Amino acid sequence: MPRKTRTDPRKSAVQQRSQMTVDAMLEATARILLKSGYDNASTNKIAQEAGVSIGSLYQYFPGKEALVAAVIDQHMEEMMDVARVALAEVMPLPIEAAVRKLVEVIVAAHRVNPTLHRVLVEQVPRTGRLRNVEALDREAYELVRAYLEIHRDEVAVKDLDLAAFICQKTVETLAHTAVVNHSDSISGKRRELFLDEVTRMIVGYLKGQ
Amino acid sequence: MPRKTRTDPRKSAVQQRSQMTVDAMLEATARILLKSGYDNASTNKIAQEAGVSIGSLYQYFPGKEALVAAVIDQHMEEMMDVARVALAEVMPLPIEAAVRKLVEVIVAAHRVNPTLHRVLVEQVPRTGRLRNVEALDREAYELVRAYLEIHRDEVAVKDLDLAAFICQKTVETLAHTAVVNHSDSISGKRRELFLDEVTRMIVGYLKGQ
Amino acid sequence: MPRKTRTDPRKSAVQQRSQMTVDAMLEATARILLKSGYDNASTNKIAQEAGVSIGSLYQYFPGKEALVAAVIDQHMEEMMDVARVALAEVMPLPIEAAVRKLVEVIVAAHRVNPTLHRVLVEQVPRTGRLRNVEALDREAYELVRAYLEIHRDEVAVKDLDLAAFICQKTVETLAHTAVVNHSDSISGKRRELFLDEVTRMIVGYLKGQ
Amino acid sequence: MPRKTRTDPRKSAVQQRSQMTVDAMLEATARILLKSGYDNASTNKIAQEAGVSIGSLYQYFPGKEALVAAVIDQHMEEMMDVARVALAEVMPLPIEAAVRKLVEVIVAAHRVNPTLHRVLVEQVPRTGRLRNVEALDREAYELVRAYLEIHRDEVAVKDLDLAAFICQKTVETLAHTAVVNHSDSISGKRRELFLDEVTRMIVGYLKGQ
DNA sequence: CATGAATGAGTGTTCATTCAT
DNA sequence: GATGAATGAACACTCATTCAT
Repeated sequence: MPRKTRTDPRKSAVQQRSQMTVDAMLEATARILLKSGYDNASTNKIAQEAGVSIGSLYQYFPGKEALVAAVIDQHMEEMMDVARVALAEVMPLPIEAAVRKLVEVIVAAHRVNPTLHRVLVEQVPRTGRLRNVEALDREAYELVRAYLEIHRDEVAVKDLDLAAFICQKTVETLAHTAVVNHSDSISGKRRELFLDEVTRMIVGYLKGQ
Repeated sequence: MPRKTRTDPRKSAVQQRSQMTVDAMLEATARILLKSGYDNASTNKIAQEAGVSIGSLYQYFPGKEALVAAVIDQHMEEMMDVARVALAEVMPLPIEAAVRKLVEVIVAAHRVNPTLHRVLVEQVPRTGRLRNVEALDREAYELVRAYLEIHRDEVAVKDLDLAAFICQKTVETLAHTAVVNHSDSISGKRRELFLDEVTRMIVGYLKGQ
Repeated sequence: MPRKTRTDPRKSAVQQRSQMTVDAMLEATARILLKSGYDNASTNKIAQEAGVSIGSLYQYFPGKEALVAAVIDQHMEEMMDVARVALAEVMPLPIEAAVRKLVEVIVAAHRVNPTLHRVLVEQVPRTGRLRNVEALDREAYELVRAYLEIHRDEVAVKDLDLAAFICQKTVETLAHTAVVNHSDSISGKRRELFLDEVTRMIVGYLKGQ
Repeated sequence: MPRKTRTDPRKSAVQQRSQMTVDAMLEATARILLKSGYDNASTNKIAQEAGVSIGSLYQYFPGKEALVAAVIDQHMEEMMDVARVALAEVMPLPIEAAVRKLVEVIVAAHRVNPTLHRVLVEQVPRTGRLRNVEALDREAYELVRAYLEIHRDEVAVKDLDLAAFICQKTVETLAHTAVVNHSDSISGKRRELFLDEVTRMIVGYLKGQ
């Protein structure tokens, strides 16, 4: 069993100088993560990359996990910023429009920083605080579930939990893999096709032919 | 000069012993992986768990990566063993039957050793030799692609590459997440429902309503 | 040019504030010493405990050693304050009375702050400035030596140096250990017994039966 | 509060090579302790002094405390080796002879390695396993207590616990301080004088003039 | 071949101390 | 003066890997 390590930031940087330092460290963490992967990322490397002494790093973060956790939180926040507005707008829309919009938005959210997203998802062990990579999934699931509840009469599926799970997971994965591993094949007109197809599949599923 | 006696049995005995050692080490690796996660797994721990000296371990494997890679290969092989026959049978079947069969088989394959599968997918960094976790995906994709080629006339989709990607990725993810994270919710009759729904979605997609 | 006004009060106010700061730091040092021991006591902890910035701390003390040395000096001073008067009174007294008084006084001095005394004696390395823990012993030795010189005719011992050493060290140790490690066993009537016995032993020694 | 650290040796060195390594490390620890004191002794320094890699050190000892604890144990054992025989012989002897013998033996035990003894007593914080520096005291106390019990009729003291405490602590301290801090003043004929005086004091005390 | 003692580069982490604000 | 962010030397400790036995 992996031992529990502190992952909460140690002190919140209120002063200007501090904030810059913290930012530098988070950017450095992301950069190192991309360059060397999670395993080879060390606090010393990160500090050096940030142009900051190792002592300073430990004044703000208790270790590697905490840094990565902060990067994850920040990244998730950025993805959510892209999606949040659209998600609210979607609620009243009929299925076709709603699904289309959602698919678009989820793909867009994955475009924020695909390489970082990839490293985060592929390399960071889902343990302790690092579980937060999955927070997005849970939020999205709840949202889809809520939508289905509202539009219960328009859908042919009985088990809303199951349907929400299937829809959320499917769209999320397809968006992720498409953006992260096949970014070339969903650029230009192929992009439209991809969106069309995914939308069609989900809509077809929900409406029952 | 010693007379030429049959020595093959002896050699074979040695080989047999080696094989046992190797197996012990692979099992130990899997066990440690489950117990401590990838990061905290060390060659010394593995050797001890296997009841083998660290020196012996290095006689068979050049390091941790190699051990984990071997475990991955073995695990993938086991999953494939479950699926292989079914996959051959599926080729001539019409869409409905084929998809249903495939979904069943992929779920079954994920049931082989879900906890190990989970650790392998979630904790092992996809780098170098460790990329092999994705080998299954690639194989499955090729298979789906081949099926669609054969049944081109029965499907409504134009871009077979895209369709194969969507189908494979969707089924794989749903099977994985269902087995690994929601094993309770796909047991008993809910299992049938899950299979039905996924099948319906894919079939609907492929046939175009 | 500004006219010459009385500024002493102001300066004195400043000095007063400084003195409070210094006191706060010394008290904090003692508190941390008790709480965490010498090794785990750090200047940062002490500054925080004192409610003072680390920068300020270094304005008054060059480091941990200096702080602890100051605490030692202060503590020794307090112990001496308890003993000093009695020690002067003792000089003209005959052996029985003198020894009895001295034993009482030394025990009393150890009661000033036994826990701090214990930490100081047990945990602070006797090196450099920190040697001062032994200052008390030296002072006490000189005193005993002087007493014996004066009362040379009443004592049966020849080697006054040796006798002074034996008496001082014995009483000091017994008082220390009794107060610090067996405080319970020298409370109430047992206290009287302890004082009696020690006195009897020393007196018997000095008078030679 | 000082945190608890492991102090038990990690594996007992049975093989010859190992035993040499362990010995080298213990000797190095003692040497470093003498040279730099407890605080400045670091595992790295010790390893280097022992001509051993830091990794080897940690294969046998979990840290500095454990090393020092082992040195203490060893040193105590050596002191006990000097004393043990004499201690047994002493039991049946009458007071004068017994006390004289004991004082001699305790002084002799302190002569085993006075400088190491000094560092151990003065510098090593009495915490956790390191408390063992006091083990000797406890053993000695029990012994004296037992002797007094047996010779109850010959002694004038009532409270045997108290008497045992006073005798043990007094002799121990005088022996320690004499050997460690005044080794010059108890060499040659002054040595005899010292033994005589201490013996006389204790005997006088026990017999009540 | 097996063994496990030995290695040491590398990582995590602390803390006395400085110095710009 | 006071502050506390920043520093970095030093220390604790692990673990992949080698090699004499």
